[in-house]
Amino acid sequence: MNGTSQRSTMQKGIVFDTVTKMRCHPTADMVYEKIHTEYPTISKATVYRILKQLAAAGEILKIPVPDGADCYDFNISPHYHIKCTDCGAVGDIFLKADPQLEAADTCGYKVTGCTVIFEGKCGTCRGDL
Amino acid sequence: MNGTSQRSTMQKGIVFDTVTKMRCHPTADMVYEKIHTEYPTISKATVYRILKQLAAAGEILKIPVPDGADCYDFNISPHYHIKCTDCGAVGDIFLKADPQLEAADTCGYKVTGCTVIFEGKCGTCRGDL
DNA sequence: TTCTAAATAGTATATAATATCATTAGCAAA
DNA sequence: TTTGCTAATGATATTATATACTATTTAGAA
Repeated sequence: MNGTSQRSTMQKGIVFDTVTKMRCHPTADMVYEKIHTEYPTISKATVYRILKQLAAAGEILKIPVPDGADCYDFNISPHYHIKCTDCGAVGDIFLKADPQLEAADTCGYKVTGCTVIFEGKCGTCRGDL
Repeated sequence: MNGTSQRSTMQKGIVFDTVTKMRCHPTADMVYEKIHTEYPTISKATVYRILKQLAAAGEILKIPVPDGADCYDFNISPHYHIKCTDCGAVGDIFLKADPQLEAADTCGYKVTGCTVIFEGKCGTCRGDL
């Protein structure tokens, strides 16, 4: 282990490792800020670019969040996400059934993917009541 | 019928009626452009504001589209959406089961809502193969 | 009519993400 | 080592989406 996971460039290794170490569904900007403290010469464009590449390659997940910036998730196992209606915190959610399997081709589209974003109130915000 | 649906302001009536008449899941900007041709003095900010209000009031649906602008749907009956991976066209999709019912509270959140966006290839783009 | 509150038009600003492009890094061949 | 090529990067500019701001307008009440 050299901190770069032996990827093709140092930047890719740093971005991947940073996302993997952050357990909070960070946005691209959060990943950048985290990296920036330790590697101030890595540019924001590079972080955005690499996160997009990693997601396209299936090494991380990109989570499109309604009314907010996309988040990323190191956990690529099948699961879904929920956003707190109060504080915006994103959490994991697990479903028994895959909603995509339910999507009959009644729309003229060939269904190849599915994004599910739940919303609710997180434990912290429920405690604030 | 006077074209304004007797809403509180003329602008609200025009926005609502325009969305209702557009059957293509328009973005706020598309609604604005449509309105602008006939009512050039109605501002873009007003269209955005009213669409948001109508969605919050449950009179129309707001569809958060990954990698794109939010769309609006006059059809508020329970259904889901799919975006073409090629052309971006948004279509309707119908599921037998409500994914929200499957979301057990295993995440510490109280689940109150759910957004599902499928992706696939629309009929037109499939025909282009 | 005058007053008041809400809504609007127009512009400015914020945010997120990508595009652009000169520079740099990595690497193979000479 | 030096040269040359390709891809990646850093820095900035630009785009796209959406909201904030504020002077003005509108609508209705007194």
